[in-house]
Amino acid sequence: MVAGVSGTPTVYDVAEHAGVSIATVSRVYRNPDSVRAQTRDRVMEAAKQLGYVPSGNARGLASRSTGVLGLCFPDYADPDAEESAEETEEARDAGDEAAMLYSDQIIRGMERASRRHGYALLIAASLAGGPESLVAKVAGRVDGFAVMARTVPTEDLEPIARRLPVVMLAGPRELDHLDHIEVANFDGQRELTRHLVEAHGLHRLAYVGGDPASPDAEARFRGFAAACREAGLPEPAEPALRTSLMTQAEGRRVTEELLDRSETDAPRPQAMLFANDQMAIGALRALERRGVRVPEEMAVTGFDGIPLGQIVRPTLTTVRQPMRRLGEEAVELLVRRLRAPEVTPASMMLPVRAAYRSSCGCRP
Amino acid sequence: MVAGVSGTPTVYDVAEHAGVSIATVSRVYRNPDSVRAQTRDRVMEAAKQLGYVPSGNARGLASRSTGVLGLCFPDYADPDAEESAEETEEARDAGDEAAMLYSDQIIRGMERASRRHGYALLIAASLAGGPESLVAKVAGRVDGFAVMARTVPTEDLEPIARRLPVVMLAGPRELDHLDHIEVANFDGQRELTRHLVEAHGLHRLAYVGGDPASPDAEARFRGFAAACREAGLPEPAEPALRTSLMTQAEGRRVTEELLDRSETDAPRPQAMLFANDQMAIGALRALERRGVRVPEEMAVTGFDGIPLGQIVRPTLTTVRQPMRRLGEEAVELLVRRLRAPEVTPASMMLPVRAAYRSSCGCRP
DNA sequence: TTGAAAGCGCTAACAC
DNA sequence: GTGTTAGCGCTTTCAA
Repeated sequence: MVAGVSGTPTVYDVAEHAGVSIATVSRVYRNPDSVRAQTRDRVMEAAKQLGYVPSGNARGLASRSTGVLGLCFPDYADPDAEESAEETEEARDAGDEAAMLYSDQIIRGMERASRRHGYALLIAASLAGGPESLVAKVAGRVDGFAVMARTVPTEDLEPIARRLPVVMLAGPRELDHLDHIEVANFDGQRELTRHLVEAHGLHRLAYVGGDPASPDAEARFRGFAAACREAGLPEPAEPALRTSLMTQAEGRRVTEELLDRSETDAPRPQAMLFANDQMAIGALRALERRGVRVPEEMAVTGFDGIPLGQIVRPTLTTVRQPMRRLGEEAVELLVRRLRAPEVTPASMMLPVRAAYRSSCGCRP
Repeated sequence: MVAGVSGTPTVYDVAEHAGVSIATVSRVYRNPDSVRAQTRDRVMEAAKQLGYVPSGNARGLASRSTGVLGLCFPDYADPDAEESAEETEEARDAGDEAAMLYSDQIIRGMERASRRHGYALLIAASLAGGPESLVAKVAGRVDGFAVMARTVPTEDLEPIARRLPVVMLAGPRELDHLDHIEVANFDGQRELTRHLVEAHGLHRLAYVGGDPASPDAEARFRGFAAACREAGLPEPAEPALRTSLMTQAEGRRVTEELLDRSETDAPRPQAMLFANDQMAIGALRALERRGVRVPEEMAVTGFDGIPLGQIVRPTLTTVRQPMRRLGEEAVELLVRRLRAPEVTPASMMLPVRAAYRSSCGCRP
């Protein structure tokens, strides 16, 4: 093959052009100091002239590593869905901010940490399976990757996790040889509940949970229940209400349901604690429409700390998940395991912190 | 090599296990229909048992394509910087929201569009050069990629752009064989300026620009100047003030400078138009501290539409850049060029829209 | 429909 | 310090 004639230049072209062997070209790129300066310059010059760019694939294949870490996250928006032309930009933004829930923050955290360790980041949102499933695609191109809970079927993950480092984020470990990182759902909800009781003197509390199959939502409820017990209040065995989707719409719906019920039945609760921010924000809207003042007549709290919580009025009291940190720690675990594949699987629990804002009465 | 004995299973292992040739295994993954159902099932079964995952590197090398698109974006935060333990979480968040300026939105846009076309997305923030520069790393692992303006030296980009599709985002084309997408900076600033004049009757306007080397900032200024001329106001040849970093701190600084100057000199302007939101938000803080009411005594506008603009009080009037769309269009251009490498370079200009909020007097 | 064999462009031993 | 030589794990003609 004559240098410069073919499509993209390779090490061979550069080597020929510079009058060295391909091994030397390779060295210049991998470990410049192992080559005499003069030789190195010749190679670099040739590479520049030819427009040579090393093939990541070839390097990866030969060296069995890619220099890339990965993330599989849930498909937060159907990319095929046509956006309704009727919603205003503002409204669309608000919705997006909410949807942006976790993923963006985690991506940012992982990107930063990856960069610090010299890795690039490959991201892909979950899609339905098949032999060419998402995970397989990601797994084949990275040195290790993180998976957000419930994005990938365990059976797809299992064979892959045997071959390269995988860390499970924000969920149960699923496979016992995985590293995994959780967030202190129990502690956070417990602290928030205690605050309502101790700082605001509330004692008729209604918890709105999610799908019983969601470990996060359940852990939060248990935190709530524990705080109730500790405060000498009746300890509920089940959330007062549940929604399965945990959306704003559902939050609004259950709130109206509760208000209707209270008019006839028992006294209305003094506070509603939601298993996530989205529902809580839906509730805020429902309460406003029904003329129930927040927080005077009803305190409202969420969980997650999504940006929208700071924009709504009243601003939402919540528990903030350290999502960026989750991403950063994920990378640290991956890097650690890459260096020492045999270390026993780690399990981290990241602390959370409550943000007391207007909807509980902490700010005007 | 005996199947199952070595580290990670390969096509050879699967083939042996299933009693077929490696070509057949390959076919099952690339084009299942070209293999008899019965054979296919045997292969799939073997693959599953062995925990076989195709190597993306090997596939890429053999097929000369990766199924991955890339993005190079500016390093929005130094990953090595220790976060000051003193700033509160709220403050840190606000800062982050601001910093999140473009990149996150573009990433989201690209991720969505990539997914729609069956690609994954590789992201990497810019880092200093060397033979192993960021671009080279990305370029070697993707089928095509987008570059945000001024993240990559033109000379690094040139050889790469000869070999694979590159689209330049939010900046001048730099290399004339690149596709590129810009945002209507001129139009947006012109519309916003006209609004201040026509809807609010303001006519003493001060424009705060950025680095003269920033094409965006300059185009915005020209839009401002054009609107002035069209309104019969004096047309400035230069911004009243400039900052080079365009940060909140700088916005605050120039605002105080202007207030100090006005006390002695000429009458104070009725409006300050900033070349970006960050500076405008800094200005809001400075004005508040100096007791200048916004918008009554001074209208303030930004440019970009960052989320923080909706959180600050008064909310910030601005021009919103369609960042997510930018990312989506970037992918469309890349995919198009991948399919037809010879089409002439495209140049898009995305429309923007002004968001009239409190800081110009449009909302209470 | 399936198999055999030749690379894809690089890295990594090992020689010199 | 530099060159030689095997592969890395797949895709892809070309035959059968």
